[in-house]
Amino acid sequence: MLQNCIHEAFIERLPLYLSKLTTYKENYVSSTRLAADLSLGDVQVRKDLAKVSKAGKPKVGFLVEDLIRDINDYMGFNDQTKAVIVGMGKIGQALYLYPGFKSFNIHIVKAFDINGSYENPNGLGQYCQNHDVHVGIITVPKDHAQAICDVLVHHGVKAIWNFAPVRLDVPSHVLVQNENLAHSLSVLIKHHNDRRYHHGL
Amino acid sequence: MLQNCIHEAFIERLPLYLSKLTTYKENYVSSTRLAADLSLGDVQVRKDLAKVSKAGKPKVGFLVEDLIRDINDYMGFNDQTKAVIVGMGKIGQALYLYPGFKSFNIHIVKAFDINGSYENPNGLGQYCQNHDVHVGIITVPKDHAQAICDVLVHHGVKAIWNFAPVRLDVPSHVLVQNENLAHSLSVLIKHHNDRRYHHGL
DNA sequence: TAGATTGTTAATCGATTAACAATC
DNA sequence: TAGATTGTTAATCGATTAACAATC
Repeated sequence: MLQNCIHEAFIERLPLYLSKLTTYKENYVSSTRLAADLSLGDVQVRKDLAKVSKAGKPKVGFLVEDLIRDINDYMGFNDQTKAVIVGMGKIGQALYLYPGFKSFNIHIVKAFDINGSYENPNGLGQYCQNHDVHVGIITVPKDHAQAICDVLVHHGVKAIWNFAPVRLDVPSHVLVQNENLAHSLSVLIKHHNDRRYHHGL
Repeated sequence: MLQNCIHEAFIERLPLYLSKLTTYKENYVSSTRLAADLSLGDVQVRKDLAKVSKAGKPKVGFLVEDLIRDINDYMGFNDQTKAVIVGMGKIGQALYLYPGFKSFNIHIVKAFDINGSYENPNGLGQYCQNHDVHVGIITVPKDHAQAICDVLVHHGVKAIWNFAPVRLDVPSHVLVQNENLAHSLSVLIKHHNDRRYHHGL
């Protein structure tokens, strides 16, 4: 659920393409192949690729390295993105240690928490300002989320990835992506329940 | 990205309504109010509620407790859902300890890992079968994900929440919800990049 | 009653899919 | 050439929004 932003479905498939493309050893890949590997429609894949890259070659497909380069260009992953994370509970630690961000050139430059060996949150705003950090990850308990958010926004952060189960109040120039893991799982379970009923169990 | 399933957008808003509704102290709430609190359109909220609940009262709104009950009914959250989790790294631990599942009547009944004080994965299949567990959460390293998935599927698991960055191969009666945190953040950053460009920074 | 809120019908919008022509 | 794959146009589908009538 992304606040303050228009939802464009195809953008969410680009990281998917990117991840899959890096696994190919061949020089060329057809849209049919890529589609099958991702359980998507081949026309959809072709349309998506047409939006961000040059034409493929009939009978051959697309040059893998060109696609990777063009998707990275389009998404803006050539420039490194710096992010800070606040709240080093289990989720915070998991994200901080997660190696998967690297492939999108995302770097979590500093971790803040009142406990442990992390940076003290008192220095959060100053740090973001001094280091031109525009992305913040909020993994604090929900009662502290708005306060942390305010600090981030006040010191130049423009995009917030929020794991706290609260709706953050932000000015319209700030993007908030709410990540609610319980909601995600509950939706999966709903679909699962529907099938059980359907198949008469 | 949910495999083997039709995507119905409004279902993803129901947990959102549910979470918000439980925070109201008043007996009644208007769709306008609920919409505003969630940054949604009021007509959209009314349409969604009409699909799962009885009519509201003009000038008054909807009875909060009825809405909560009806959404829970519709989603199937009255019956407890049992789940197992496999792979107790940081993400696994975070999910295992996360209190937010309780409100959807989701219970992670057992945690498996080769290390630590968790259940040995050798017993995973047997456990699922004996305890009628139909939901599995995969948080193992990506090289082990398919093997774990196979065990789950072979022993009756019908819905899999997959945090490993691989596409799992499953029969068509099994639902797979792929959760790729790096992809989520990368999409947020793309939108953020678009705005920077737009505003000329 | 007047007014706030509801539910519904029609219009719009966007995304996906189907059909097909173009190309190497 | 024949055939695989491409790109595009038109049709379909579904979701959202706008307009408005109904209700307490």
